[in-house]
Amino acid sequence: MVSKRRRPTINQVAKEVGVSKATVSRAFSRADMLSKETVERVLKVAREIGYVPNQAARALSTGQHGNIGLIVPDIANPFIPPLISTVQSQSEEADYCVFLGNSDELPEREDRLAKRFSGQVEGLILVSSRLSDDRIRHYAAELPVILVNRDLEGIPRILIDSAVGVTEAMAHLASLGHKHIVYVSGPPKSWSNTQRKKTVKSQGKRLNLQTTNIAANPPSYEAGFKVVEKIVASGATAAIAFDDIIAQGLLAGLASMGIETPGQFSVIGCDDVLGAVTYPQLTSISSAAGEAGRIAARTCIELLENKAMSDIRYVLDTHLVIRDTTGVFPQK
Amino acid sequence: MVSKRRRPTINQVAKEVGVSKATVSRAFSRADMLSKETVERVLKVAREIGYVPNQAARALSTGQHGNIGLIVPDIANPFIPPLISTVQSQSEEADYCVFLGNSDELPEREDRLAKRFSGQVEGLILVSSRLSDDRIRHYAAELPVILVNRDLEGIPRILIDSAVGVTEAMAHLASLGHKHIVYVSGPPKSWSNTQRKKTVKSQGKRLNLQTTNIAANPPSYEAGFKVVEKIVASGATAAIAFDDIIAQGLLAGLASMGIETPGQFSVIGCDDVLGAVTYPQLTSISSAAGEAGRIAARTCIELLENKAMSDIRYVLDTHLVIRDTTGVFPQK
DNA sequence: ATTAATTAAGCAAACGGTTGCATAATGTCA
DNA sequence: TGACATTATGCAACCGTTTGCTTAATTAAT
Repeated sequence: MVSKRRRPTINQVAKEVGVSKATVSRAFSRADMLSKETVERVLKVAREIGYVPNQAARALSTGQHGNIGLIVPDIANPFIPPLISTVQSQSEEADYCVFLGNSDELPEREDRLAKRFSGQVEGLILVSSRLSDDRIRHYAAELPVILVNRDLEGIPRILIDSAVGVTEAMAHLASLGHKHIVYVSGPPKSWSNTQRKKTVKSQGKRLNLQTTNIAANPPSYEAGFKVVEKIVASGATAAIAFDDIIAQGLLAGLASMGIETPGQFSVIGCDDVLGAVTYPQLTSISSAAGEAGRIAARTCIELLENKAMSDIRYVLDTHLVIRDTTGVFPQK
Repeated sequence: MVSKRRRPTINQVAKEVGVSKATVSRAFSRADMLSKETVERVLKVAREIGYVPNQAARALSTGQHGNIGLIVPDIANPFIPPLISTVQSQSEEADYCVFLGNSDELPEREDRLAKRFSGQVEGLILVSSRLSDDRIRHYAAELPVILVNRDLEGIPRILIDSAVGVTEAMAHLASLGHKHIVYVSGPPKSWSNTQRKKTVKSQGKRLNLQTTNIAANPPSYEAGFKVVEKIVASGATAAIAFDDIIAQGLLAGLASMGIETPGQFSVIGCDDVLGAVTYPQLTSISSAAGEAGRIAARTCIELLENKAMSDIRYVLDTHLVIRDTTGVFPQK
């Protein structure tokens, strides 16, 4: 049986110290209003009897919960954990706790989570939100909402701009002699995907290369594996995948067809989350997800602190990290 | 500027419907006490004016917050996300929100998180806790605590038992002809690591194989890479790594020394988190982290619901998944 | 020495729900 | 038809803080 041992309350501390509960309260939140000695006495007793301010009561009274909500589409996607991690540590520094939600890419689920969270958090960070513009604005009217990889005017947003990285990747492939490049696309509604696809196309035009778009749906290792046949049939000699997981699928698929990487075919991933912990090391477009998380959390906290809300739009650059899965074509 | 638009309260709904706030309250939490029509009228008005019960007030009144806390040592470790994911979805089903904390393997940080969480959650799930026995018991006295991969008597715990998987791995290597096997160990304080190390040793003895223990510290890809030299120098022909990331480091290190896998050296990982999304596919010991999360969450919720607390100790088996990084030695 | 300003602490009313007890209305049974 | 359950609702205390307003005590200014 769990003993229903109640936590000590502010009243007990007050009685023990011989002051009013207002004084105890202030010893914790407005110490500057009290004399040094009083604060010390209160804190000492509080420590002794194990008093910890009741968050719920505080939240009820102040309307502040000291939490921030973070909703991501898929924790299992290696792009996400570094982001969670930095949001977490930034929040902790500012003494906020993080509510985590996983939407599994389902808009309804994301909506449910947002609804549930909105009552107990100061701010909401939505990563690659699949919510409609309307719903996002609905929540943004209630509390600060920060978007990562979703571009919605008027809502603070952090965008990881693949354009630079993809441009570098295309140039890299062109310099290696490739003439036909496939973009293996991911979630159709994703802002990142759209942007990468567009950039591949435009850069192909500029560099005078043929480009083809082939979808890996749903975006996964298996989908990457399966789609290889189609890619090879297209006559392309290199591929840029929506993310590193699909890229790994491509590598496996190519190997299963007896096609060597990078000898006969080059592969570039996106996000650079697997590249450095995998062998052979994947050439990939680095996404600075951690950085995005850091900025999202900081923006959120700043917004909470000075309540000023301006139209914020951070754009983070990406860069190509060349490793071992891209090579010269045709092979000499 | 954020408009300080207050959410509608129970009183507004009550006034609008023409009932007491007690009735509104019951319409949401104890609908069975009211007549069907009353409940309907209340809910209708509530929906219209956008009333949502205030969690903080509810928590203050009932002492129930509707949250459960989850503290993990390192989100970036691929073993963790599937676990988070299942905890999350199980909790959601029972209408709990998840507080996530990342301790970065630091006991002090874990303690801070636990302290902060304990006031706003019903239950706490600690994964691979680095906390002292005392601290854990301290929290367990305040609220239900569930341990994953930590074996502490009297506290409900879910253990992923590597013994079976490691035993299978040793047998597999023995059958391939290997005579000297290295265990590449991870965090020294980790229960899992200790267990794996012990099993390698005992199985080595049983199968009449030489075994050596070499530490990769801190456990990482780089550490795995670096340690290869020592491993090769030991004369071993196969290695079992503490986790898949170290295993990948080993693969890279071996390749850099011109040693072929699995031709000249075999590698087995643990946790099986990278094996299936990586090429070449890693032979690994599957850990069922998701399953552990599911059981942890369910146990926690059950504990909360019927308050009965018995000494629970779940043990989950692991199994070897043979893929492409283990082979016959000596090569024919 | 008197008045004004400053500082430290207390009083009591919120904050928005829940819930034990009381009450009124309806139904049941002998 | 009176006594007794049963059902649906209201009343009001309580949960543990915060905070605007007061008061008392001390210091500064004239």
